[in-house]
Amino acid sequence: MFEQLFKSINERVALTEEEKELCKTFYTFRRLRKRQFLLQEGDVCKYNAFVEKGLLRSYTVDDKGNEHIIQFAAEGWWISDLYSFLTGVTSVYNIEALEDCELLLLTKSASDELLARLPKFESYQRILLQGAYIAMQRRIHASLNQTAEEKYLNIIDIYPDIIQRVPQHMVASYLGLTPETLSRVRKQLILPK
Amino acid sequence: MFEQLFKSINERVALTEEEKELCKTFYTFRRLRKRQFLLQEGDVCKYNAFVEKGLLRSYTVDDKGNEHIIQFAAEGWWISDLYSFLTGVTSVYNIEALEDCELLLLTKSASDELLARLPKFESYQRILLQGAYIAMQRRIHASLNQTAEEKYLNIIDIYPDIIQRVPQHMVASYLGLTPETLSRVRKQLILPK
DNA sequence: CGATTTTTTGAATCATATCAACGTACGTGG
DNA sequence: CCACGTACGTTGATATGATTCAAAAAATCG
Repeated sequence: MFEQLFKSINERVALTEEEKELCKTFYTFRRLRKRQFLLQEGDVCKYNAFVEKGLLRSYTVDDKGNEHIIQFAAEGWWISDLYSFLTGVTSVYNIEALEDCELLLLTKSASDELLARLPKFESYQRILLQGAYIAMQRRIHASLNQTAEEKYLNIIDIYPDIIQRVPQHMVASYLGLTPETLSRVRKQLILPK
Repeated sequence: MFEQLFKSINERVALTEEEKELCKTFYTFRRLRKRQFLLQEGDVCKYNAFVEKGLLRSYTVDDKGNEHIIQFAAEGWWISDLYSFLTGVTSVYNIEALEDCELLLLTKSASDELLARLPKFESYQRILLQGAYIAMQRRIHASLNQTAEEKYLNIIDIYPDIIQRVPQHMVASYLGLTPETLSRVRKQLILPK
């Protein structure tokens, strides 16, 4: 039930058995069926969620009704609307299970207390955020400067697993392309040669 | 010489006078003249830099010779190539002073020691990174889903100060637009009505 | 000042979006 | 287990926003 989490933590900081036990007490376990929501637009994001099993997405819906996917999260990833979670302001994001999920949830108060009680958790979070920040910077660079084809090749390269598990139009949404454009890009990539 | 830094830290964690004194010992001061570089493509990013005064940009140059601005950093901001800084891998970024600058530099070893000696610095870094991550997420959302005009209106709103201090073509580069497009967008925004 | 850099303008072109239609796959209840 | 309805993916025709290339105007700097 905590395998993925301690794997994730262990890759970054070393916890004693005692610390692991302490750590466990702050989480609540939750199952989510495919299509269920962890967060809906207009609600406050109550949880920072760690994915033990399954796959989720966070997305917004614009005024024309189009969905824009911000993030996917599979096993070993965290997902939340960090801004809403930290400030208590209502969220503009939705977080939805794309597969049946097993999650470990941290409320804001649990998170604060864990940070206070376990300095290594603070390190863990900082290191996670560093990685997330670096990944984000790359994604921005890609989204600003790459063609549709380059973006697609790029995501295949970085998240080959995600593309396998997600409908194509969601990959398109994540890349900021229309489903039609992605379909044509793929066609071009297969035919030539 | 440390005003901006302690202002930045103080907004996030509370340091005692003692801790402040300890903190100071880890930084080195550096002046940079306009057009000088803190980091050049191909070098390893040796410093995480805090801006006490002045303005810098980080950018890449693509194969066609076009510059793509990743980040601006003015007073109170940090700038580096975090990936290169943390891993020691050579950087693909350039960091250049756009104005005469006064910087506080942290080497990797100084940073590691400061994190180890001063737990509050770890908190400070985590909180900074949270904010940076949230800002990045918004920027991605904007870059994927907004028109040229919306992007420009957006940046005026968020960083009004930066646009005043930076040539227009660099704003265009930051937004992922050509200088010509930004010029036309601005024209459209002034004339109508 | 003159020289360089920056911004603007125009015309042609290109990549991607949009709209609409069709085929296919999927899973859900009868 | 089949049939039906909904999701999803593909394809074509057209529209559009942004880029590219070229050159002139304006601003900035030494």
